[in-house]
Formats: sequence, C-alpha cells, structure tokens
Amino acid sequence: MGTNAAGFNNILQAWGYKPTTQRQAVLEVILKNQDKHLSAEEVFAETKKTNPRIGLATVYRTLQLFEKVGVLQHISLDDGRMRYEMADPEQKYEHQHLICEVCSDVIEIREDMAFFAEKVFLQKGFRITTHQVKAFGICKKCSDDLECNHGNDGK
Amino acid sequence: MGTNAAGFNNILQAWGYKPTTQRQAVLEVILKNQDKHLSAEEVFAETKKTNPRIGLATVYRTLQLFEKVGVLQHISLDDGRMRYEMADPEQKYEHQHLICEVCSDVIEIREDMAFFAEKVFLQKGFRITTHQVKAFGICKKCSDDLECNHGNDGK
DNA sequence: AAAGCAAATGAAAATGAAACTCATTAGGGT
DNA sequence: ACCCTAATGAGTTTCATTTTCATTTGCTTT
Repeated sequence: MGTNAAGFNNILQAWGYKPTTQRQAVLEVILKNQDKHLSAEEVFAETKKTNPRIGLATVYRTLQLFEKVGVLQHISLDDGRMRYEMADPEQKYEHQHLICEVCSDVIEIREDMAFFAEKVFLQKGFRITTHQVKAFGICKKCSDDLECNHGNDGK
Repeated sequence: MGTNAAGFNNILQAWGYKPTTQRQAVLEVILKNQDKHLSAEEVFAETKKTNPRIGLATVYRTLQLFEKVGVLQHISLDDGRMRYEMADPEQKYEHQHLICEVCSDVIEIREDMAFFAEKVFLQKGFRITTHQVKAFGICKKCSDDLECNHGNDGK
C-alpha cells in the first residue's frame, strides 16, 4: 500500500501508467533521498549514475507524474527551482519547512495545523485541500555560531 | 512615516538610494493596486501607461530594491512568476494567502501565527524572521457554484 | 548655472528552469 | 513474434529573470 518499490507498480498501474525502468530508477533515487528536497536537475544527475541514458525531459515528466499519482509533492524554497519530496496524504496539515538564511539548511517539522484549516473554513467558507508553511530564519546551529563570534570579535 | 508617496523618499534616502522618477512611478502603481498581487510584468505594463519609456529591467531592479528597503515583499503563487505586495513588518506573522484552485482568486487572511514561531523556537531553537502560509483549495463562491450544478446536472 | 561623478537606466543579450516536438523505442496484450 | 500505444531522448523553444554595457540622470561641488 505505501510507497515502496513493490507497491509502487500497483499505484502506477491503478492509474493506467506503465512502470518503466526510468520510472523505477527515479523512484529509487527519491527513496534514497527522502531526507532531501531534490530539484529535477538533481534527480536527473543522481539517476544518471545508475541509468546514464535517461533524459532530462523524462525526469521532469516523471516527477510530474509522481505528483499526480500522489507519490510526490512539490515545494518551492524560493531558490528559483521546484523541489520535490515524498507526499504523505495523512500529514498534509502537519508538515512545514524551516529554511535557515545563513546555512540554507532545510528543517522539516510537523506542527498540527488542522485548526487553521478549520478556522478558515468556518470564517471564510474556503475549503483547504493543501497548504504550505515555509518559514525563514536562523537555525540553532547558526545562531550559536554567531554568539560565539561575539566573544572574540574580529579574530 | 509609513509608506506613502511622501515618506517614501525618506526611506530611499535613508538607504542611500535616489528617488528617481521611475521609482516614484512604480511606487504609484503599487499603491494603486494594494489589493492585488502584481508580477513584474504586470507592474511593467501598468507603469508604462504613465511612464512609457521605463524598461523592464528597471522594474525588476526596482521591485528588488523595494523589497530590500522593506516596502514590498514577494510571494509565490506557484504560477511560475514572482509576485509582490506591500510589506507590513508589524504583521509578518498574521498574513496568509488562500488560492482558489477553481477561479485562481487570491484571498488574504490575517490569522495570528505568533504561537507557531514561539513553539518552533522553543522546540528547535530556530528563530523565525519571516514565514509564508499558502493554502490551496476551493473558495466559497466556487463551492457554491459546484453545489448548484448538482441540482440540474448536464444542462 | 556648469562641471564632475557615481548611481541609475534602457535595450539587447544572456541565462536557466521547464515545456514542447517529433522521430524512435519499449511495454503489454494478442 | 506482432501490434499499437504509451513512453522516451535529443534537441528546440518558451518565458521569467538577470546581466551587460553604453548612455543618461540626479546630486554635489565649484
């Protein structure tokens, strides 16, 4: 049922799509990098390692396909390219990104936001299907570093 | 002090930038469209009406400049171009966008999210400076329309 | 008011992510 | 093995945004 290499074929076939070698290869890259937020270009580079003949267009098409069948979802980290991560339909309202402005690290958190969707529906009649919370700031590590440099400044 | 045509020159000069005619013209367009979320291209088209000689590159540079000095802030509505709106430093944590997937309308809401930033800081030590909440779904008008079509379907 | 100068501008070219085209290939059923 | 359509890859195109560079403009100093 979930998204592993095995259940994956079922998902594709349920939608009438073929589980081609390219799609399998891209899936493996995705599974191996669940903690990252890869761009199409990055997925392309990574997939070429095991499947050198794959084309960039196929990667773009495959990522869009995966999003359509619910395996992936895209996020924008404001760096000019779309990024993808595993989709988790159960946690649509509990998944946010913290982006450090110093080291560019992306931290994922799971804060319950169901109340937000509820409140919006009650007040505006707007029925939220997906939402994204993206926060920019300074991560713990970087603010600790900055504090250190306070002591012995200039050196 | 706020952002009106008058206080605007002060802001620019405080940052060492010149209040040129192009910048004034762009500001007027921004002020006239506070309810909208204009893209660079749209600001360009609008500004040309009063200032036909302005160049697109200048609009891009001006929008970035305005963001730097705190007059504007950018948002991505996932439509492939950056959009801009008036920045309101006091309300960084109280400003979210609802984007209707049917009619593409953008609704702004002001939900207090300070608790979110607090909780993230307590739990992760991450100090949020800005954040964006973007929710996709179906607006009241569109879901009412859909409901209507239920009654007399096909016709 | 004229000169000097860096900042700002406009037109055009460059960049880069993403989408499209189309001839070729590969699944999956017969 | 054959057929037919979906899928692919290489190249091309699109389009938003950025960069380049020669020219202009806004200030400051005479």
